[in-house]
Amino acid sequence: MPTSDPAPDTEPAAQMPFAAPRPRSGKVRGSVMRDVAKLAGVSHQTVSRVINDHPNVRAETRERVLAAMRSLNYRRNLAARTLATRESRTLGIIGFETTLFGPESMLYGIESAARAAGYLVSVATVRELAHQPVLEAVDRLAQHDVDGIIAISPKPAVTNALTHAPTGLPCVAVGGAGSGADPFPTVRVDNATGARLATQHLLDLGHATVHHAAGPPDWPEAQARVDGWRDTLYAAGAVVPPVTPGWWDAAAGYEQGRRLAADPAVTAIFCANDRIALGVLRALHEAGRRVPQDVSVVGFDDMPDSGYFHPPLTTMHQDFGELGRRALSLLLNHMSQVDGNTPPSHVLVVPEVILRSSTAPTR
Amino acid sequence: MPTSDPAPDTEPAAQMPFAAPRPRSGKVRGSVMRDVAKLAGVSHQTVSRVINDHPNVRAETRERVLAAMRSLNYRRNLAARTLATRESRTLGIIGFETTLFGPESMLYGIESAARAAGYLVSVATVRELAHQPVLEAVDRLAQHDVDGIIAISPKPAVTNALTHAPTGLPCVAVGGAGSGADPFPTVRVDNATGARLATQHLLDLGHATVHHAAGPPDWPEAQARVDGWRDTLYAAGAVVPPVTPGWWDAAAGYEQGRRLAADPAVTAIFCANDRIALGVLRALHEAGRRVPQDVSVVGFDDMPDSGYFHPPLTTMHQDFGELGRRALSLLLNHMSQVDGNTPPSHVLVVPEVILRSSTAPTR
DNA sequence: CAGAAACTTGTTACCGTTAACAAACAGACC
DNA sequence: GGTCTGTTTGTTAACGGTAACAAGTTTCTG
Repeated sequence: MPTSDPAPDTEPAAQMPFAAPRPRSGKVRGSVMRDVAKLAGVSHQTVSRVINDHPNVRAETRERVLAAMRSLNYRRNLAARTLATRESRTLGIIGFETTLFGPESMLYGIESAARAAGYLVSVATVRELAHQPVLEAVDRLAQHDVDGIIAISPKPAVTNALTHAPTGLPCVAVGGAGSGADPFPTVRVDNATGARLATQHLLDLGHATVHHAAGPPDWPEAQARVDGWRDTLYAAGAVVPPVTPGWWDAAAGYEQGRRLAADPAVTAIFCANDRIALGVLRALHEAGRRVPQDVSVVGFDDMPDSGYFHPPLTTMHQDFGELGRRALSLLLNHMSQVDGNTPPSHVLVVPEVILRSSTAPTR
Repeated sequence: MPTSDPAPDTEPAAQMPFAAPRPRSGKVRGSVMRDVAKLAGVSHQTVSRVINDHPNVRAETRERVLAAMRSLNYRRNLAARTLATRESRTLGIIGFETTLFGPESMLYGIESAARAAGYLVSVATVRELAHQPVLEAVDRLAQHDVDGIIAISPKPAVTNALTHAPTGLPCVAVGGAGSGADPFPTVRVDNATGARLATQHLLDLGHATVHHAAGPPDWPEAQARVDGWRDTLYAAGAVVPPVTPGWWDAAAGYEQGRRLAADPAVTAIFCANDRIALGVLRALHEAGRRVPQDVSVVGFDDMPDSGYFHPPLTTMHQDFGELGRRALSLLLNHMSQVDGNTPPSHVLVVPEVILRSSTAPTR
């Protein structure tokens, strides 16, 4: 539709020695702000104002600019914007390079919330949750001008590295377990309480004590679950069986399960996560111990398919997507506070028991 | 360490009306190229040359510049580089917003390979694998100047949208199933062959025919598995049982399993993935059908824990991480070809049978 | 040893956007 | 009517790099 006559190009016609505006390297170029401005008969700054919703633009002018933008299919160049504003509208996620269920679910929660807030997320995974690799990941993200960082399910080494990172980027940690006095905001699952609930559930069913199939001892989450379990047993005056170090997967659970299945005194097992529980169930079955008739088993995480284990698993539910979303909101909040000295918020989410068929009263 | 005397600042001392170099908004600024140049006593262009490994820099000069960079802890600003070169060294991943095992494993494969190649990856997930959401995702990635895009496990709607995206970004697709004549490179699993191998394995064990617990019919991967299964039965002259639509999780598998368990003629089931198999196993067990004595079950994917199912699952192995790596290498290759008209490469990976305990000969 | 070729280095323009300032124009008030 | 605010718009200068060209050095030739 014809709007108004485009203003004449006000640039000086002749340039320096070399004149022709030769194209730079490769790639098709879309239209830029200047093109829109020319078509709408305004200055590029006015176009910028329209894009950024500045209040002082006449309604009629705004319409004209918007029309021009549409007709040219204009898209603002974020690199230029980033350069000018030092704000990239990109967030960095530091994750652990493996296929653990929790971290991945969080990623999606974070991403969709970030999208809603107008941010893109970039991921930097580390092969090992140690100081040096994390510093490198932060560095990589910082070079790409991320506005903030979320560290997923970190061990202390990670939060340490984050605090000491040279870049002054806002960070939040989600998952893991912490002192409660971390220098930046955290969103955490109350693993100790979760473990307490699980253990108490088993005690309430009449079991004399509860054994534990633990996760990796150097993961705070695993350690907190051990602590909660042990505390509950102490409080109940029950015997505290020994714990052996494990890992997060079914293979490790199977190893632990074989050990436990061999001991006829074992009637209840609290597993550090559902995958471990799967391995434990397998070992119990192979040993001829029936679940839940002979042994009760509780997991942790409530993975999507744990209701279809053999038998369906009683477990502690965690909403990882929700954790991710809350972490993001904390980060955005943190970012908007212009380096105020407000103390970091700490969100703690308590998991809940999901009763299924892997637990039963003792006879 | 003292190197050489810094050259005098060659800039004109007096500027226009306002003089003082007032700082812009927020955030701490690191040193920039000019600072390094001044400290090393060279021009900023020379610093640029050093960073970009240009050959024509005197060794002594290079050393001086590198020392200056180190002492200032210099980090190049990628936004500025992107603006000047139109190359961001960032790749975009389009994924499906859910917790499917395959896609996530691919993400890690891609990310680590991308890191090695000097790229950062940004993810854009879509809630639904349809035309419009995918276009939006592409748009978001394009705005952030990604250099290329990998679409994970797409349905035809995705590849279609990708082909019609207005941006001329290089794309590759990984996963899914395609015509073999897609307009861009693909890395795919040979689902049909995998299904054939699985089905043949069951036929070879003496089963009269093989039933199928299918995935979602609008996913090409699921469809290809149906096709491979059906073809094998035809070729063997076996009866082809009906197929009902499903989904990728254990709940859907359970539904299908209940139907199949009720039919005494069913002695062998090929499941579209391991999670479905888990549900099927559950349903069979509840119906009192023993696996593998009464019914043999085969899965697809070889998820990390499927060896601990009840019983350990015979399944088709896929290396998702490897798929991701190969997709990345295809993308980089594609990007380096200056819009040549070379036909797109298509990689096809054949999954292999992993024998475990869920299959047995008929008696 | 002169001239050419190759190697180094510096200068200037430009990538596309936002920030800061200035100017033009309107309405309000005395 | 003139000054005084406030709104709207334009002009110029960054932001921090790379590209293109020019110019000054060497080093190689014959």
